[in-house]
Amino acid sequence: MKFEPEIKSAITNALQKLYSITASPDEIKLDETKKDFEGDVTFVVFPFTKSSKKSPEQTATEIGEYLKANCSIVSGFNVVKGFLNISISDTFWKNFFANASGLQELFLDLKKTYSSPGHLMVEYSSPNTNKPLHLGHMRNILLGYSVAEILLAVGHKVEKVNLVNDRGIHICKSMLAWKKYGHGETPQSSHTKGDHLVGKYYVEYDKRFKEEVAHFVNKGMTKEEAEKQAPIAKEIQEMLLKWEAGDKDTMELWTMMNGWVYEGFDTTYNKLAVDFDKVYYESQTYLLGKKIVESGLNQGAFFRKEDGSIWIDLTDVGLDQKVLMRADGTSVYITQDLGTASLRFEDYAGLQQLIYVVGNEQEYHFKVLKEIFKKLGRPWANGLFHLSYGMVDLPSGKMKSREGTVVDADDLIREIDEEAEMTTKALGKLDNYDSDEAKKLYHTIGMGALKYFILKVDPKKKMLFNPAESIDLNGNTGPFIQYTYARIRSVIRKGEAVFGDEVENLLPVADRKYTGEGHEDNGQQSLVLSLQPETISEYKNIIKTLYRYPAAVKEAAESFSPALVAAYVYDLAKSFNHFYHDNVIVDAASKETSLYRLQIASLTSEVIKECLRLLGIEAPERM
RNA sequence: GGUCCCGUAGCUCAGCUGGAUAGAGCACAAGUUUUCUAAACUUGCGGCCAUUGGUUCGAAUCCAAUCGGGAUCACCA
Repeated sequence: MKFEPEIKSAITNALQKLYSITASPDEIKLDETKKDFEGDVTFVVFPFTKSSKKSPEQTATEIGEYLKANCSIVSGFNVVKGFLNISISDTFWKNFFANASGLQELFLDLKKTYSSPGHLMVEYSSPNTNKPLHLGHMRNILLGYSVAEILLAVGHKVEKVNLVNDRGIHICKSMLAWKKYGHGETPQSSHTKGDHLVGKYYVEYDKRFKEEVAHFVNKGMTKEEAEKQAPIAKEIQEMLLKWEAGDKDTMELWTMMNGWVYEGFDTTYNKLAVDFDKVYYESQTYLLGKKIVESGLNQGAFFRKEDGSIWIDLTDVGLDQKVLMRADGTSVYITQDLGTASLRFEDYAGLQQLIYVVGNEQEYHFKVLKEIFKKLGRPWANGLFHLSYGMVDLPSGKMKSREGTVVDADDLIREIDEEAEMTTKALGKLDNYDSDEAKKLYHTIGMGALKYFILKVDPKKKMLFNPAESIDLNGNTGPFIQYTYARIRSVIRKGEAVFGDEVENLLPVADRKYTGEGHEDNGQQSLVLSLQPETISEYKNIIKTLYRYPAAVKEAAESFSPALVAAYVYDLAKSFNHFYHDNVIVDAASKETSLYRLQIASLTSEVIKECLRLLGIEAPERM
């Protein structure tokens, strides 16, 4: 299945035998041969020329000759300076392809990547219930979902969780504003999506607050003073205390308004086609957080200041002193995170890693969180991992929800769908689709564009989104890859029409159903072994690209980077398009050739489909 | 001020566990369809990899400094 281990061990032997150099196969580094040179893998001999006491060229040549003589999968080599370019035999590639097609469970199903898979939790989305989701959340949600799917694909046990920030001062703001100025408005009465309605009152609060502050400043107060004296700010503090005390009216208001928000969020999550195994609510974990703070205080890990607030001193690990609980006993952000993390490790015994998909602006917070648990001696403290991603910037700069410069998630989804619709209609390939089918397809394409656009960027890096330019549908985009898939499916349908059952028997892969549980085995056997072509030169590029698939997904899993899957599947689509351009598939010179090419097309389509699925993108049958 | 991240083509991004002539897409210019979907394919144009110094056989990649941009250091979340 893999040539690397064999080559590496052969090189190890060569070094030992030729130069008495002892190296372990792990120390041998192989690179993919650059496309300008002949060969498949390259071994750089420079590091070994000191010990070999020969020139780079001579060393490379001698090793190359050893490999050719002693390693059956090496068919040839060439030497450029200290670069030994090794050619892998056609037989290897033919066998690889035959096995990849016939033994999908070893290739398409990557669940056996690790001998002992992990048990991981991925937290993503994590919205506040005071405003609708925006572009920043979308990066979070798409990233979290995709990372979770990738980890699942390589065999880990994964819990996808959401953490709803449903309590705290910020939530009280929209509640207070609605109470004071809302006149009983509801999502039904104003035909507004619930999260948008609540968001409107969050903005309203901020507006009134600023007015009051400005009023006091005009009277000669400093800004800080005015912010403390503003009546509405005092009302907020009172409301939070009432909430924590379980005041009946406050709780009812809170329950009602949060209900509106959840309904709105669910609509958006459905449009994005993401899901969660479990939802945590901070209102249900902050009390546990307080308990942890109190017991930490008793343990002596924390200390109390004169005003009654509780702190931790992290100066010994290079951080600052951090407040863990306010003087009035109400919890702060980190208090509830303490409770939530603890609860999760209680809920899931054996959980090894808790991956927080949270923006890089909170790096400090998560360092503190981890240090606190270390100080408390929690055995799982090192399993906390902050998957820190970069902010989404607009051409005008940072998105600010209070300044109205956010790109709303629902608006964006609608606009992209419309864009996809316009383009699709302009191409006019879907005459026989009814309106429901067509609408579904527009959404599939729109989401393909949006998700790919966001996920192809390295998570760690900040990214720029220009709403005015919308999103491309050509080039390195989701629809490009979806199109490649649709075109392959079209060819396969033609192949089935021409060759009938023979194609169906040839294509066991295409009939496999992907489910969350794994692949169903339909028991069909591949016939491809009897169809091996004389030469595979015209197939080599696509076969080599297919070969990289398991490694690409594994690397994406290890670096938590869907961008690597995106880059891989783009490469694969390009390779296939090249192949498609140069080779007639169904009407080839011989039936055997057609069937072989159909098999290549089929395997490619399956890998594309699976990669897209890992990115949360659907692969349409036509477009 | 302390800590952290970033700086690659006009634009958006790859490449960064050191390796050959730094890659894609968009944009721009030219071409490809009697043949399986042209949302495709081919070709061209475009680069002191922020700057300077160091490490070495070799640096976009590692180290240091400088310049430029961003984040964070809240009894906000």
